[in-house]
Parts: sequence; structure tokens; C-alpha cells
Amino acid sequence: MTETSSNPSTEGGPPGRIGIGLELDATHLKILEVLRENGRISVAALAERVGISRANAYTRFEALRADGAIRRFTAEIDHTRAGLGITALIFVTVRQQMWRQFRAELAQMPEVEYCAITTGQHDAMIQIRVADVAAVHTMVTERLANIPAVKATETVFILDEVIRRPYVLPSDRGPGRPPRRSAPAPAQEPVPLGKLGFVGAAEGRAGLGKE
Amino acid sequence: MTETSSNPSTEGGPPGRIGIGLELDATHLKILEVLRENGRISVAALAERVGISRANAYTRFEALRADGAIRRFTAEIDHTRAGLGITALIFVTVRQQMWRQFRAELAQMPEVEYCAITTGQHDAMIQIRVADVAAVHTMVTERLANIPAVKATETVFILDEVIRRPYVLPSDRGPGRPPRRSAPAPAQEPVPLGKLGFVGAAEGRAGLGKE
DNA sequence: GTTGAAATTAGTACGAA
DNA sequence: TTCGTACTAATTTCAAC
Repeated sequence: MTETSSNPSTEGGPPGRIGIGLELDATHLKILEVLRENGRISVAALAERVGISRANAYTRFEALRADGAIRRFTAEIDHTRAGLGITALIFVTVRQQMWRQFRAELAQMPEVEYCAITTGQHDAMIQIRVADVAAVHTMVTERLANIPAVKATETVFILDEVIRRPYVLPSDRGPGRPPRRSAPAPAQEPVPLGKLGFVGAAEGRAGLGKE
Repeated sequence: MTETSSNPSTEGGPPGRIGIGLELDATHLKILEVLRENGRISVAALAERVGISRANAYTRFEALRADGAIRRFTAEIDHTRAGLGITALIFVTVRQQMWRQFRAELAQMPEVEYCAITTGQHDAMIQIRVADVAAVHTMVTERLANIPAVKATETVFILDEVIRRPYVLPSDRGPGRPPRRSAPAPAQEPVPLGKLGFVGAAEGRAGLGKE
């Protein structure tokens, strides 16, 4: 169960621990690559595509699952075909020390696909999928605004989703070499970078974890 | 293949088309519900859980796949165990009429898990997963800043992901009744709602689709 | 749209390298 | 640890109702 493989491929990052459980070697990553594209592939076919025996594939597959590296298997759907063609982001400012309530209320809202606590100007970002723009308005003004924990909101619409990957892996960078850009502008810095995150995040943000 | 089912359950939305293909009835939605939690379930077991016959399940399963309602099957992993424990959002302002280049450059970046074009103050939001905070800095200052299409960036870190669903469905609201809130505050509006999206989005945003 | 049986494939358990 | 094979169980397909 506890592997002690050579682990040669996880490229030139810091040699520190990458988690508490299983150490992922190149084969594990390859399995995750295949599973990302086809989560319903049989373990037999998986073994073939990765280049290992079936028995080995079963062992590693089960290890990844048991260790929690693979959380679960799921599908990817076309939201418009499900009748939820409108996607919006809602940035929320949360009243301090009301995080518990905020989380509880949020769990009651089925249209929320994603919610993350962030640094920066706002405290949380919510992504919702609804049928029409009116539903966004309803969601924000009638459901979110009625939560005492919500101090302020700001909404933007998503016009297009350019990239949507189930997950990224260290091996996506290729084993070692950094991916080259097509615009080889070497030494200049013409871009205002804005602040890098921690603005306004210092105020009373103690109990974030699960509060 | 083209279904003509009664479709009674998609609740009180507008009766208009919800897509170009297949009309999803209550059974289709139930299938998607099961598949969301267990994407590797056998069609036989799926049939049992949905309460339909095997053959029916196979037909509908294939129809959903062929129609594109189900895009693909995939896995959900623990990013920290994959060595990418840092998640950040980068809001990008894109120089007008350089969208094509922006998209092309972005496709070259394996650490980008998600990218959406948005209304509002910025033009795009990028979500990245990397090994450490230094990698975020490198990503923003050396890779993004060198793209001519990128005019400005603003970065925030994700401290916690509270909700992360593969997708949401109209049936999550329950068949008909709106989900009740626990805080029954009826008629008040104490929350500053900010602007609702379209701020600053009107400037030269013609060719967004694929440009 | 359903049930039941045949053919195929998947998953498990073993021994050997 | 990994591989290869044989065994068992399940799934998918195809037929008729």
C-alpha cells in the first residue's frame, strides 16, 4: 500500500512532500491522464494504454482510489442542453464571523456549482448555472441578499468558457522541460500586474478553515 | 433517436427549447444525477437505481452521449495529492482584437484548469493549479505578462473550495417547488448589490465567440 | 418499453519471475 | 513489486414478448 518507488519523473519541483498519502510516480500520473479523458474506461484497457499489466493496473487503480487521490468518477455535461444555459459569477463580501451561516445557506442553493473562499477585494466567489438572466437577478437580489452574512455582492456574466479541464497534472508540463511560448519576448515587463492577492484579506480572517 | 416524450417535469421555466437536440425528461435528469455521483456505474446498475429497464437505460444512456448532453466521463482528483496544492484566480484585461492570440497562448499553458470570458471590470478569469505560491508569481509575471494580448492582470488566491459540483441540474431544485431558505426575512433589501455585470463590458466586445 | 437468455467482457485469485 | 494465466462473476447484446 505504501509505495517506495523511485519516483524519478515528478520533475524539478521542490523535493518536499506532495501530500500525506501515496507518492505518485510517473505511472500513476499516466493513469490519471487516461482517466481524465475517459473515466469509464475498463481497467483492462487502461492497463494497455498505460503500458502495464492488468494486475498492476488493478492494484494502482485501487490504491489511487483508496488513498483519496481519485475522489470519484463523474460525467461532464452540456449545461445548455440541461436547460441551464446562463452562467454567472457572484463575488461576495461576507460579514465577519458569519462564515458558518454563509456556508450553511450556500449549501441550500442547488444552482451553485462552485464556491471558493478567496483573498483580495471580495471574500468568496460563487459560480451559478441558471436557465435565464432573470434567474441570476432573482438569485442575487432575493436569495443571496437575504442572507445576513452577505454584506455585498458583485455579479458578472460568463460569456464563453474557453478552457475547462477536469484537472491539471504536474505531468502536463511534460517530464522536465517547461513548455515554450510562441511569442519569445525575453526581457521586458510592460504589464501592470495589479496587486497580487493579499489586498484587503488581512482584516479579521482568522477562522476560515471550517469555522 | 429523436425522442417525443411528454417532458412534464422540467418545471415552470419558459416552455421554449432548451437546446437543439434531445429533450430531457425526468428520467434523463435522474440518469444524470446518478452519473454525477458515480460515473463508472454499470448501465445495469444505473437502470436499477433510476427505476427503468436495462434496455431502456442503454437506449437513453447512448442517446445522451450521442446527443452531446453528456460530453464525456472523467475523474475528480485531490489536487494536493497530485502535488498542485495552490489554486489561484487571475483576472485578465485583454487588449482588444487580440483575443485570438490570447486564446492560443492560453491553450499552451497546462496549469490552467479553467478560463472564462466575463463581463465586468476584467475580460477573462483564469484558474490555475500549481505546486507553490512562487509558481503563481512566475506564471503571472513571466508567462502571462509576456503575452502582448494581456494588458493587465489581477491575482487572488483560493483559500478553500467550499462547494465543487461537477454540474448542476434543473431537477436539483426538486420537481417544481422552490427550495426554502432557513432565514425567512420577507421584505427588505439591506444589501448593496453592486453593479450587475455589464459594467465596462460594452467597449469593443464584438468578436467574442471564436473571433 | 420490458423481460429473459447467450456471448462477451470485466474483475479476482493465484503462482512465477 | 510486477506479470501472466486461469477462474468466477458480472455486464452488454440480442432476441422475443
